[in-house]
Amino acid sequence: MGEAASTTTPRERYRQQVRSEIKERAWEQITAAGTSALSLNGIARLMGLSGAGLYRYFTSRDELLTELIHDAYQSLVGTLRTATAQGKGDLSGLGQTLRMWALDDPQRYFLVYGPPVPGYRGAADVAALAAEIMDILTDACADVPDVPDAPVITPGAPLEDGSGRSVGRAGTASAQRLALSFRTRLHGVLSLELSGHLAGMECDPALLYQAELDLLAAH
Amino acid sequence: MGEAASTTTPRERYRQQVRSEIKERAWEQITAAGTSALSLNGIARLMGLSGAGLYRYFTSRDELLTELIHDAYQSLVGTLRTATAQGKGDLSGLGQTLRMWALDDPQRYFLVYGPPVPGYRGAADVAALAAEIMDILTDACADVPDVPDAPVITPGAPLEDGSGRSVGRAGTASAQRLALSFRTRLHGVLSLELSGHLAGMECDPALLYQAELDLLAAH
DNA sequence: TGTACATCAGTGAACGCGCGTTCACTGATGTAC
DNA sequence: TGTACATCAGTGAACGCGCGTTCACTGATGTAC
Repeated sequence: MGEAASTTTPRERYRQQVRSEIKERAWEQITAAGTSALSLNGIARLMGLSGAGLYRYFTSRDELLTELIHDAYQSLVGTLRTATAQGKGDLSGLGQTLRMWALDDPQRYFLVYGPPVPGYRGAADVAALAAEIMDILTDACADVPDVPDAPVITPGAPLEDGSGRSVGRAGTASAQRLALSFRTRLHGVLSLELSGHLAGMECDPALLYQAELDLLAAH
Repeated sequence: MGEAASTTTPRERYRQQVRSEIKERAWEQITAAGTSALSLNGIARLMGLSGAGLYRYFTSRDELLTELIHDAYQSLVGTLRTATAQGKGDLSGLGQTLRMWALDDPQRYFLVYGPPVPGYRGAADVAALAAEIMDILTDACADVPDVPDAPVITPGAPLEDGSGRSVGRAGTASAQRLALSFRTRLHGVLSLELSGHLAGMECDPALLYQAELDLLAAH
């Protein structure tokens, strides 16, 4: 049993350590100059390795990028889950949490909600995480009265996440509708702010965001 | 007078012709694979020229890109102005016009409202065009009653566009406030749709967009 | 109308760069007896 | 405890590619007398 219990041999531990340092450097590159600046050779240089050495850890640049995107999604899901667990699971709390998370690393936000990364096609993996985010939001909208709205949402089949848990299609149609507006409206303010498109104007992005959020939270 | 009247010598006309073909090819590249795919050598290849030949027409890749961004802004301004002139200058009409324009060339939309292009710093030129767009929207919001809102907008100095016309800071505070929501909310739906982030969900982007637009148009 | 000259579009070769990726290898770390 | 072997991290050189950009040039188009 001693063997099965500690699956992590020293070598395996080292391996994971290097893998995560590679990812850290990768994030530095992305944060500094966007996704297109992600370069295996550049990372190797930063780490004092030869470029070829990285191929022990990632089979290709695409694999690394895919994993980064996956991590970005998981970070957001985790952050929203934590906020919910801390009693900030209402729309107002989630809205503020989302903004903090986005400002913390704008490029990471765009990796999740920005224009598609050229060449990258999302795994089913990521679709489940995206659906999970919507579920969290929909839960926060649970107390909205269920008045059948305009037919914006049409029912569809639920997804399954990695552990076989059913995901997506939670809550009433009205709750889903509100969650959707939550996402699009806040994304509108946030993405324009992060892109610098509100900078030229005489408006305070934080106040604008809060105003939109208040309106949503009032049902 | 015969000389001053026709400024366009045949050579000059040819020159403009080639310049605009270069831009056309550039748009093809951007449409197909995003801004990062823009390549002078690639354009030359498409046109059957040598790469060096393009330097007769643009001094650098950056100059070409700058001009494309400028053109994108001008296209949007022109489209909105035309809609206004055709009696579709209300919020509902402008909203639909905006969506058509965006769907017509998503990459062009992202050049205007997307994440900043790496390496590119916007000219003052473009700031004036951006302000002009806001003016058009604010005009469409002129009939909203002027109830001083939350202090989202703080007054600032107006800009000047190329011809010295004053631009920006039109309309009442309430009108500006509404125009701002128009921009952020519709951008929220539109950019998520264009990025494919609504594709996995069971919602119709067109209906969602229309629903948000209707809400705005109702003041 | 013809000749001499200037302008300018476009070429082809080259420079230096950085990229992703492969491959044969060295040397250290771990494992089995 | 020591020896023989397997595993695996990392190296260095190389491949082929495409990029932006420069430069000396050829040849056609336009201009001036």
